[in-house]
Formats: sequence, C-alpha cells, structure tokens
Amino acid sequence: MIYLLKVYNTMTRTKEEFKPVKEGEVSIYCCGVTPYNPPHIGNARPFVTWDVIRRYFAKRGYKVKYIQNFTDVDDKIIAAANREFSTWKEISERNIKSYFYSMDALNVRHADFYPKVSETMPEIISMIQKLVDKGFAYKLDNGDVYFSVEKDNEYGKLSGRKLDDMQAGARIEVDDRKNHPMDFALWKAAKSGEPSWESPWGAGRPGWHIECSAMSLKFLGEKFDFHGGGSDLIFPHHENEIAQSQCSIGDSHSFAQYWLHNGFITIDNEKMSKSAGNFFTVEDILKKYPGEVIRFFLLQTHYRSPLNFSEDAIKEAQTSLQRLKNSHDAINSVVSKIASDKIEFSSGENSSENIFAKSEEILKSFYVAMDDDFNTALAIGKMFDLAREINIYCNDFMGGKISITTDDSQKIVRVKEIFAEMSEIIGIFEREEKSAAGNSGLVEKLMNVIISIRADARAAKNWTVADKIRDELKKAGVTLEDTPQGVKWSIK
RNA sequence: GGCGACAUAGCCAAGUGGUAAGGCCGAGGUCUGCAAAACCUCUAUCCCCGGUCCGAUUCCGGGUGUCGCCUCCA
Repeated sequence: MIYLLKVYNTMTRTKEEFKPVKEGEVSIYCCGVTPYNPPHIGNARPFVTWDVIRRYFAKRGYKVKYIQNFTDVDDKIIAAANREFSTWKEISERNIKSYFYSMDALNVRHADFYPKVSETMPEIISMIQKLVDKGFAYKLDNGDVYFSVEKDNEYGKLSGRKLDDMQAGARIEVDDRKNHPMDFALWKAAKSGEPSWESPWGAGRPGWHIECSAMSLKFLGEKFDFHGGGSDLIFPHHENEIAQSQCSIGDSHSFAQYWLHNGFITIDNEKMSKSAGNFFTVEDILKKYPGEVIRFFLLQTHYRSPLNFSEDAIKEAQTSLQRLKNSHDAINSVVSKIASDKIEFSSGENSSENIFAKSEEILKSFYVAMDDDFNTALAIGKMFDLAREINIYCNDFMGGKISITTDDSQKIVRVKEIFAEMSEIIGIFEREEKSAAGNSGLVEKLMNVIISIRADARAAKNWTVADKIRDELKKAGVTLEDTPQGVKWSIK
C-alpha cells in the first residue's frame, strides 16, 4: 500500500512527511511520569496517544521500539517521602504500581523498556562530564553543575524563544551564582536527608532534564525518530534536553527528529494539573467508568487539541462507544451464525452486496485519517460509518431478508476483520467477554432458565411478570432485549 | 512584557479555496405488548471587519474572545 504519513513536528511547527531514521523501524521516547502521585487523566492522554501511534506503526509493518521513563529521583518524591516518613524508593515504587494499574485498565501496551533515573546514574554522570569537558557546563563551589545556555547558540529553537525575551518576564528569583538566569542544573549537590550518588563533583543527584537525555540516548542511540509528551514540556524540559543532548553529541541534527506534543486536558476549561489541584486520577474515574470508555473519550479528540473533561463528556463517550460495541457484537454474531453452518446458502444475488465494497473503502479512509498526524477523531468517525453499514446488514440478515451465497460468507468475515482491525488500532473491544466463555456455562444455563420462564409469561401476556424479570435483571446488571430474532442478554 | 495555540450546529468534534465528517441530545417515522437496539427523515453558511481570488469557513491583515508557555507540571 502506498501512503504518505504526515506528522506535526513542534520543532518546525508544520506537518512533515515522516521518514524513519532506520528504514522499517520506528524509535519512540515518550516522557513518562514522576511517580510522586497516582496518574491523573491528564497524564494518561499522552500515554494513550502514543499507545495508538505505536499500534499504528506496528500495523503498518514497522518494527517499533518504545521507551518510557520513570523519573524516580526528584524533589517532589523526596518531599513526599519526608512528609510520610517514608523513603523515595517506597514512594516511587508505590506510584509506579499505580501507574501500571491505571494504564493497564486503559489498555495501554507496555513499553519495551521503562528506564529509571536511579538505574541510569553512570550514563547521566558521564553525559554531564562530557558537557563539562566541552565547556558547555560549569561547576559551582558547592558542587552544583549547571548548563550554560549562552554557550549553545541554538538554544530556544524548539520553543521559539530568545534568551533576551525570556529575561524580561522572568518573575522567579534569580540565583546569582549562575552565569545566566536561564542556566539549569545538571547536577545538584547533596543536601542532608536527601538521597545522593557519588560523582566527580561530589555527592549529589541529577537535575531535571538530564535524565531523559541520558535514558533516551542509552536506549535509542544518538539519532531516533520520535520524542513526545505533554505540551507543557516543550519549555523548559524538552528545550533543555535538546540543548544538552546535541551539545554533548556535537551535532545539531542529532537526538529526536520529530517532536510531538499533546494538548492539555482541562477542567472547566482550565488546565488540569497536580500543582493546581484540579485533577481527577485515573483510579477515581475507573470507579465509575470502564477503562475502555476513558480511552475512547481521550481518542475522540485529536491529540493536539485541548480536551475538556467533565461528567457529561465521559458519559457521552460511553454512549457513543456502546453504539460501536453493538455493531461489533452484531457482526460477530452474524459471522458465528454463518460458521455454525445452520444457514442455507443460495446462489442468487443478494441485496446487501455493497457493504463489502463500502467496508474496504472505509478501511482505506481510516488509514488516510491516521496518516494525517494520527487523526483518531476522524478515524473513529470512519468506524461509525462502518457501524451503520454493519447494522443495516445484520438487521437484514437476522431478519431473514437477505440470502447469502457461499462467496458472501467469506466476504462477511472480511467485514468483521476490517472492523476488528480498526478496533485494534484504536485499542478497543480487545478483551474477551467474561460472560460468554469464561464461566463454564453456568450463567449461560441460568439465563436460559430465566428467559424461558419469562417467555412463558410473555406467551400468556403476563406483562407484569415479564417486565419485572427484565427490570430486576437490569438492576442486577443484566440487560435483556427482545429482538425479532429472539431474546438477547448481556452483562454490563 | 515576550512567545504560541484556538474560535465550526443545543453540546462534543473533524475538515476543505467551490456553500461543512462523525458522535451526543432533541423532533417525527418504521419495527415492537412495552422497553431496548437498529434503520429512515429533520436541525450550521463555520467569532467580527477588511483584503486577495471567478469564488473563503478554509489564504493574508486587523479586531474581539478563550486558553497555554515563559516557575514544578503530561
């Protein structure tokens, strides 16, 4: 298949054609979390986004290498440890566990590696040493080491800032031991009560920024394809990563080739952030909504657009997703009915022929949408288009309105596969129904008994009993639907 | 103060130089004991003012509004 994949590169502020560093391979570094808190829905957005991107590349036939770090040595973690009379290790491990719990619920595939700062000290220290040796960094008397932004004449190229412009609005207290107000710490000398590691500059720990450079270079080499995260990381985090990485390598075209940044999730149209306190953790939302719904909610908007989180919005996502789920179930049951060999094939023409051609077209347009900077919003729209076609076909089929040929039976399997292919990239409907296969048929048998009793009631036009059974089951989480093809039940 | 993004129907949200996907909600209809699901039909000239163009919602300029970054933050 010939295609052109375009991605919006923050570095150039334009959509560019994607050309991998290595033919047939894609290397991705996504900035992970600082595990001092359970992840909130805003944290989840980039991880779900990148999960779709890597699924997409994999589907396109690329060999994908995906790295995501944990910044487990950090001021906030240390602060939390002190507050709780605990250790940085305990705090970070607990929150990393929480991270995986949340992301697993959102059906986010695991990265190939999850490097941690605490496990990357040698690489971090040698990188700082390189910067000192080359004259890009300097040490203070107390043992701090700073990066000198003035030595990097390309500093500011990602965020589009000039050092002079930034000074004007700097409201922070300037540390006058630094050569330039924007110089940032590569290494922080140890203070009492803090974890520290030995280094050529004395005991201390890495500053923020250097760890991501060291970890990405360690796992992906000096030149790799993608680097991403939330757009609040553009400055200073990613700007600084670029500066220190390219200066240490000595090549202004090294490091990540494409920079992708997520828009924010807002609450009442204000940025959600841990520091502002207006956030919802994924764990909390999971108490009320399935992970699949949360995931779908995140993907219904393009990754670069802002996204407002609210109860109404997530409810709407749930309703919409159910619509797709109904079609997913419908096509699956049609296919299994055909496979069960209980239908008669005919050799005549059938009335729903065009679903086959249409579904191929829809699949193509789905890929076109994804090729355009991973436009999941548009791509999901295509799934709804296919859902409508499937519903029409399945209604006709189950209603006995169409006859199918043996040839059609192959084609309808293809329709099911197309829907499944799109679902897989978006990352929904992958979990097998626990009700159908898992429980050794007991629930199945019980349901048959109940439905049979209710059928008797209905036959006797005893609507009170029939409706009571349906209502009570609904309360218990079992939905009954009387369809022209018989009673269907599902567990919510 | 510097830099940037966005402004599309009741709501959410794609998109295009030639009068605008999809979803939710709502109205009517088909089906149905009722309900559900599903299907059909209906609901926008794209913030305002200029400019370029045969033609702009889409390009350029100005304005207004909202948000973000410049400090930890996905």
